[in-house]
Amino acid sequence: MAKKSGNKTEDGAPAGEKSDAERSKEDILAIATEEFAVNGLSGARVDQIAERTRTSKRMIYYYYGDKEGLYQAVLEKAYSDIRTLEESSHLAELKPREAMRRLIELTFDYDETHPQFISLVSVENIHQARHLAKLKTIKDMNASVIRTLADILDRGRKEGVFRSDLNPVDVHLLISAFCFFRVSNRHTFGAIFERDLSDPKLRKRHKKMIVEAVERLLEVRPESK
Amino acid sequence: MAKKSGNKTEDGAPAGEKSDAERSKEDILAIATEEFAVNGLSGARVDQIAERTRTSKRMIYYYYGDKEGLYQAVLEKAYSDIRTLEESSHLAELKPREAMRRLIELTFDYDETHPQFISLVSVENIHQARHLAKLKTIKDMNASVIRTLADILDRGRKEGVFRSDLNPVDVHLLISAFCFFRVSNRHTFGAIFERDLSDPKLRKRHKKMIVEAVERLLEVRPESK
Amino acid sequence: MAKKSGNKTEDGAPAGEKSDAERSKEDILAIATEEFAVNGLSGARVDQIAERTRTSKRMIYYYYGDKEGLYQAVLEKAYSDIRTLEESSHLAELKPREAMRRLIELTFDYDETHPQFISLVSVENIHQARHLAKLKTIKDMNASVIRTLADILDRGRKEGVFRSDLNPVDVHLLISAFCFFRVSNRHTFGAIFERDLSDPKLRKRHKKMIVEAVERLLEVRPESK
Amino acid sequence: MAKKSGNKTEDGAPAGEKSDAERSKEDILAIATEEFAVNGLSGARVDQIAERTRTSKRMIYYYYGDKEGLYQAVLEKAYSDIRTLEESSHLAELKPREAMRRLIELTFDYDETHPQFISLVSVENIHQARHLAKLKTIKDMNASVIRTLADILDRGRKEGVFRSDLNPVDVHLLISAFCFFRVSNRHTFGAIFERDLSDPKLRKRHKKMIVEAVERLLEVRPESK
DNA sequence: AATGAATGAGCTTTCATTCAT
DNA sequence: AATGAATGAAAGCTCATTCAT
Repeated sequence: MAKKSGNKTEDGAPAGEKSDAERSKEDILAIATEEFAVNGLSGARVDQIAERTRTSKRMIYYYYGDKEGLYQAVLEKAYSDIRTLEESSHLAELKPREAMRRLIELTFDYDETHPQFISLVSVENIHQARHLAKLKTIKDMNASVIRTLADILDRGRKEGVFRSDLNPVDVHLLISAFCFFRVSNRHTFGAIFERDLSDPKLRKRHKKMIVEAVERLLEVRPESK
Repeated sequence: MAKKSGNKTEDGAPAGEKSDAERSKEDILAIATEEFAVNGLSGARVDQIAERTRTSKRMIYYYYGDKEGLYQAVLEKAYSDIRTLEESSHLAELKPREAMRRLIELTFDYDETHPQFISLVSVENIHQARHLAKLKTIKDMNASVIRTLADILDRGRKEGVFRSDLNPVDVHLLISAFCFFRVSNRHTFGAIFERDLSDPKLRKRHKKMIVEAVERLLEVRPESK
Repeated sequence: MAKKSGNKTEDGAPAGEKSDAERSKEDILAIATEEFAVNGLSGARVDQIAERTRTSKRMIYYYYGDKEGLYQAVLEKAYSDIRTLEESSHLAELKPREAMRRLIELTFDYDETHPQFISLVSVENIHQARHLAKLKTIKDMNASVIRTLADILDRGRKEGVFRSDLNPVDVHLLISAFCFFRVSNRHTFGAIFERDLSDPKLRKRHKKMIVEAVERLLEVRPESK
Repeated sequence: MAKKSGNKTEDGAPAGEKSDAERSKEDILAIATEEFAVNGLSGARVDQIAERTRTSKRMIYYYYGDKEGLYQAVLEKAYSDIRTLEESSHLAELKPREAMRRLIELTFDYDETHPQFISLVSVENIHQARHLAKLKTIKDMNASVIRTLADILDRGRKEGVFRSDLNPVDVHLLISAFCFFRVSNRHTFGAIFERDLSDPKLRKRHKKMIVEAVERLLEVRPESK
């Protein structure tokens, strides 16, 4: 953390170092993410967020304008984080079937380890994606994953291992649905079926199942060509 | 204050007819369902619900105790409605593969036509199923669908058309996930992928895809037996 | 004040008796009038108004919606009060010159005794009459006084005692300006000219002056038809 | 960061030229005048003033201490400006009746062309001239105009064209009232009487009327001597 | 079994002002 | 002589809930 007077910004802050203000903003964002994920937009309390932060309530308004502005910032951050998922993995270097398996597993693991993101997306859906729609960055959110998936499907088709009549977005929907639902609905599902979806055994079994389901769905068959 | 026309409730309403009180309660519940589905638990306003109802705000408290009580009643009603789904359909009379296909389609159609139920379940998950857990009726909610599914799988296995190493609850999870997600996340998915999931063409294609995915997953293979 | 249970409203309140609610509303309005007159719209504090009232801050919002709604109600009340001025006086029965003198004196006295009304009008002018413009009742506010004045001028012209080339609204402007300004600007005028405009001697002299100024202005002269 | 172009203040600005500081102060004052005139004392926002200024909010506090200090400076400037009115015009060189007419017209035109000043005076009256009273310069504000008016009246009396029983301050009150009110109350008056007081035709007519009213009032009559 | 009026507690937000540099 | 970041205090307003009848 170094000495406080060391990170002067006016004479050009060294790359990688963050100003107090930046760290405060990030701090607020992190806490707010938790609160919005757990309580929803209306349920979250600015006071509560402020209290858990190292800055004051006033600073939240200073940085983010109002509660909705803060929520929007949280949303944007959450969505921008996930984009690193596919970008970082080198699926293009793998053979189609292997790449597909990896993509599914990556998605599965990401959702599994980011329940707050899942919750935020659910919250946003209840609000009919009104805030997400305002973000200018949405357009290119899809780009990455769909391009990756399309590339894998394409390569597989050329190699003759994947059928060609499936739309990449539809396949993405199938994969996402399962991985997302497992986390988003773990509470109601758990309560009704008395099943703890975070159980490692179940996790392993489910991961295997979704991989298998997609693999079989993609297989070339006489009837589907 | 004179008598209030002829529909007296105090002298015993004829069987089959509903008393004013009952109809008021149902009216409140219907409006509340909408409000909670659209605005979430904290976002819904008792005032707003009361205003749209033909009774007064006071009645809400009279019948349901408090806001949370009303929400719980809404939740219970929503979950009890869905149970009629499988009970009414005579899947036991169909052959396994046909029964399975029907079950998937029924689930798909139910979710598609009951977005409010989907939304309520999402809301409840954000609140970690805290209220659902309080309902005494949850236990037998699973019974129906899982018993049906287990029966189909069992018959299929005996006939040699279905593999035997898949758990009914897991299969249910796969089916539910896809059908639910399509509706629950239609807003964010729609915004990001610029795709209207309510488009009939898509609906048909997706229904076909989930049926196909499950059918293929259930197929007997040398490796999985 | 009678006993509290005596003024039941459900069985038809006796004419003239006011319900508690009505009295509360009036109470709030009276206090609010003072506060807005002294502090302006932004300067007035809802808390301060509530504190001086026998009801709570919450009731202000219950009755008037918001601060601006309260201000608007205050404005409407103030303007509706002044209309009783000319209506109650029987100027039509007096001879033109006498009626004119009476009208000026009535205006003079009203402004003199209603400094809060004067202040509110000033406040409203600073806000460019934005709120007054919203009142549906404005249109007929002018009717009364202008009709009265037009009638007096008309009768005077027919009798040959008043010139005919002066517009009633212009004459009203001249009279109003003097009477209003004496009160509205008494503080700055008083501070600059070290003169207490509320001094009875001055009041008498000023009243005489404005009457004389208008009388002379209305006289028929060769040059002015 | 380099040097900030050529307008160095530290090496002594040439006489007649204004320093950056002076220009900043004037800039702030000009913007503040507008804001206080339009929004009143409590309604005006320091942030808003700062934003429209080319300096920062901090400078406002640096130069004027606090919001009230700024308001006071605005007030002082506005009142000092008006004093140039009579001083610059050479009314002493005109004959009494002509001088009086000129004085009225000058007043009329000044108010007409300085609505911000009018508004500020109204604002100050709502606050009971509390701030004006603190200014040390008030005392001599009256001097100028009253001396001029007294001189005209005196000369007129000596020439036998003006009556002698009217107080200069009272006459000033009559003139000011009309000219001021036309501008200060143009919004409420306009709303109620559906009349646009800035209409050039009206302006001309009203100017003629106030001149005529004062002229007639000042005429020598048998009864008033 | 029913209701319009009332309300305490707490929410989001704003504002003039000051601190660290 | 100058500034961007920070803030305590208080403002306007909302909400679920209850009281008097």
